[in-house]
Amino acid sequence: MNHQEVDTIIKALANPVRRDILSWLKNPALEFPEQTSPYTDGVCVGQIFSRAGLSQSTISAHLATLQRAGLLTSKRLGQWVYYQRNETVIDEFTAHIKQAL
Amino acid sequence: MNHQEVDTIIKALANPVRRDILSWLKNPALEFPEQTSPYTDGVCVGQIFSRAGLSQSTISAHLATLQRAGLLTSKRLGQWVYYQRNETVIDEFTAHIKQAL
DNA sequence: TTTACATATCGAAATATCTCGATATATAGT
DNA sequence: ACTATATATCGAGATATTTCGATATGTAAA
Repeated sequence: MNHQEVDTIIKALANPVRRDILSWLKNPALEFPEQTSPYTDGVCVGQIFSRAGLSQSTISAHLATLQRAGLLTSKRLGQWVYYQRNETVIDEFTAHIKQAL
Repeated sequence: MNHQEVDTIIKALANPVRRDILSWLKNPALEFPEQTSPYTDGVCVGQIFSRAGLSQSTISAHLATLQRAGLLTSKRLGQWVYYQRNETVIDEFTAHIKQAL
């Protein structure tokens, strides 16, 4: 985990909406009960959009930012794109920040 | 540590210059050998300014941001103002981020 | 192959952040 | 009091971020 990666991650986290999304995705079944499909690959954009109270394009951009930072992965299933947390990167980051800070 | 405090801290950390300063202050004697006064209360602004390669006003603003976030404390000694890390807040933050993220 | 739906991208407006030089303030020494 | 030095604050320009509506793209269904 180099400086550039850390910078991208911290900048991604420096926004309350993106932190909310990341937090919601810790408990998909609890936070997105309206999703009918299984949570195996995470939660689809529409569910997150509905919950966030911001425009679809804004949410899409936030998800892209989180994914570029490596904090989320995405998978298309049919017409839907599912996002889920990348626990490996998240754990690496928290470990790094604890010692670097 | 509430949401607003966390938000202020993360935004303070979302800047490489401020992260550098915070990191330098982990080892004052090593990172600021030119300071003649003791490191008991940290490092004075001029030393940090000299090291950073940015204007005096910019560094002063960055230090103020770090202090508002609670990550640094300051103490005036004569004409100089010394900044040092607030390890309590920093540790609280890393602990919080590890469980909240 | 149209049509409908889900998501991504684009362009633009509003706001925030970063940086600087100039200046104000605070302290020390003469 | 005056002068010098250290730090903080101000105002402004440059750049980045956030948000939106409009539109493009990708997939499925009729």
